[in-house]
Amino acid sequence: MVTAEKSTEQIRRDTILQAGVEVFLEYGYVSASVDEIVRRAGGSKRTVYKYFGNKEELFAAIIGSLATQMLSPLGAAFDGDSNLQETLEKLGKVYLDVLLREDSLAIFRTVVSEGVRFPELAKTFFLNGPNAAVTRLSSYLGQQVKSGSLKLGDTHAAARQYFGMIRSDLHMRAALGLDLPTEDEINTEVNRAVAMFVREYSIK
Amino acid sequence: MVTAEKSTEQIRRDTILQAGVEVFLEYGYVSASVDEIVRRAGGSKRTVYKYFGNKEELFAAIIGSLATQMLSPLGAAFDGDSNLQETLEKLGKVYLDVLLREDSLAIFRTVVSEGVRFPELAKTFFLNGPNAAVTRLSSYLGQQVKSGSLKLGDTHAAARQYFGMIRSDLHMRAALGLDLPTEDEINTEVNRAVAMFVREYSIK
DNA sequence: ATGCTAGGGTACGGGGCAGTACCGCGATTA
DNA sequence: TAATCGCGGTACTGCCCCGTACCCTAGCAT
Repeated sequence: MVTAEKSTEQIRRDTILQAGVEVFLEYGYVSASVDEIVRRAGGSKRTVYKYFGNKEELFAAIIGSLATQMLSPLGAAFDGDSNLQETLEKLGKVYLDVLLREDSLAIFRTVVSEGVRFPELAKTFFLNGPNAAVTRLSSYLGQQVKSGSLKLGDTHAAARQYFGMIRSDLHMRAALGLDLPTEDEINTEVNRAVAMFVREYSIK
Repeated sequence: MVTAEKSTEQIRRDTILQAGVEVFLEYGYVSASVDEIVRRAGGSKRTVYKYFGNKEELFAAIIGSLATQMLSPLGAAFDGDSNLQETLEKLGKVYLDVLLREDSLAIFRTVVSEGVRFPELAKTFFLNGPNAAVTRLSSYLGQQVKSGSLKLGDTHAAARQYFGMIRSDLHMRAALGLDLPTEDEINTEVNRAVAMFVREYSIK
């Protein structure tokens, strides 16, 4: 029978992945134990090792899927009937909301600390995560340039610069576990960045 | 005898600290072993535990001292006889040079991954490290405002914004172990940030 | 109903590490 | 020179964890 219905094997695999997400993000790669994952997922270690081979592969499978789904809410910012300023504002707020969520921070912490040991994984995370936002904005800026409402040479560099301003030190503070900005602080930060960006690049 | 000369105890303590720096930054807190530190420092575990009590305290002592000395080269940027633009450029380059050094990245990775477990340590790192640069620039900007060459309300926010632009995604990429920017890329990034900052806030 | 296979539960082997105990040597002091 | 103290070297204890092996049950096919 060929249907879209998940096989029991797929279900078991997903259950393990979900438990793995929890445990790896809570403890980090080194301190996470496969036994704990099994405890939360149910089943036995045998099954885990059947599906994923070893701890490293399980970890890689988890981070790969997480990075992709993390920044998926960003598409909403490009709704078509907003002007440049509104789009940038919306984009900045959504970006910060996503990046400052506790699970995003946990992914970031884990990938940063294990990036040297798992280079392929760090690359996947960056490309599907933070850099996906840059690519998206860059292409939007390209449209604006063509339509004559923006004047700038390197759209990719401008996009990186924009997100740099947006992150400010908010992301670093949050990643270090120091504090999370309030809604007001986020708005202030975004407005400040948008104002600067628009004044610099828009055609008056 | 009371002199500035280091006692043998002080020397042993420093040797252990130095070896601890190497090992903790190379392996991260969890994977670092006290045995390895002893191997590199010479001496015995007994001595380590006499001076530092346990692994956590040794780690804390190391990170605390590292953060402070990390950004000490920043003072050179404020040499007095440079104008705003030159000062910002110099500051940005020195800041990136420091932040992108392999040992700075190693500290960052370690503190990010252990910040939740050691909140006090993360705070120390941030205040003596990245935030010290912000404070320094903020006070410089305050002078410029008073002397009438700058127009901006919140110098601290502006300083955070400036360093956000400077870091762009260069620091994140490097922290993830992806790539280090070339000298040219750094210059381009800094020049772009300075141009934008000056255009926004300086009095024409 | 009976045989079989996949997977849950658990125990185990090999290895590593934090922190402690012990022995012996070398230096310091009287 | 003799006694003492402190430190280096090392072994040891208790603990944890990865990956594998083994038993046993439950569901499926014949």
